[in-house]
Amino acid sequence: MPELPEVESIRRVLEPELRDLRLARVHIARRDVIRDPGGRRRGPIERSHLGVGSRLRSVDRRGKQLILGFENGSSTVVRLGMSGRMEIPTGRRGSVPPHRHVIWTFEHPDSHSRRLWFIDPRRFGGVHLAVDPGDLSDRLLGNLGPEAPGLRPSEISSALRRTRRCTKTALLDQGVVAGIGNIYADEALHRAGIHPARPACGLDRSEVTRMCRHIRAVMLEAIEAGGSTLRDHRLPDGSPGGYRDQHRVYGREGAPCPSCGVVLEWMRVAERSTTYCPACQT
DNA sequence: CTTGCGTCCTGCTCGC
DNA sequence: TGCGAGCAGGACGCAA
Repeated sequence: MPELPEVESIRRVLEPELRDLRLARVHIARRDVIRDPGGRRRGPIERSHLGVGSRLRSVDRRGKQLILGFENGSSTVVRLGMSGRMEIPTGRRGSVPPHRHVIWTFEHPDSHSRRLWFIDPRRFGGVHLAVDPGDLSDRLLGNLGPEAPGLRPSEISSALRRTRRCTKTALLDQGVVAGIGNIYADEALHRAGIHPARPACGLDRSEVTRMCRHIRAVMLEAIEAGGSTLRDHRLPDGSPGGYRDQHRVYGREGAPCPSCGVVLEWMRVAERSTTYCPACQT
């Protein structure tokens, strides 16, 4: 389940591998993974919208979205959803994985061409095409809140104050803060000592400050470790992320709290499985 | 407007 | 041992 740390880890591998290469072709094995609901354009996909013939100028990330920026002004936004991953296949052997929906082929000046695969068994993810920077910022990135790794209290305090939703639900809302998913919401709230079901509007200033500090810390540590591999997440070379070993609560219900030793409890918040410490989190 | 719930989808785990 | 039910959940559409 790629959240911001997983996407950022993937981005860091892709950027030096692919930047400045010319995109020779794109093969779309499954048409319906190209999603542009409400997009400016309908109908057939044009080569220029895919960046074909253009150089890849940037590999960026905003929240959980991976953004390939091409010289012609178009951008390809990849959302990994639940089970999506990006792979740069190495060499000629190795079997073709199932659910390989999109193949980008880049020309390499002095070696064989380099390919990039989008693989997504559950297809909660998808690929969005922005025709120009305005299209990208308005339609695809326009509703995202501030980035989680640099989150300041002033950036979310008003959003939290005006909602009665559970604090965890608010953190999962990408418009409130971009990049947090189920794993890191549980981890950050545990470290901050805040109960996931606390109404967001009931947090006081010091709690919001503390929560932001722990969100930043969890994000940076997880990025450093290459993200959390539970089952699906892999870096583009196939290696797993190592942050799972540092999870304090996620997936550990019934085990002792690493801070106080009390048995961690499980509950459902916003239809999401949630693990927390009934003693540390109030 | 805010909020919550159903839907999408496949693969893995668990219980009988 | 085999099989089916249940579960995992990010984003979005829709309804109250």
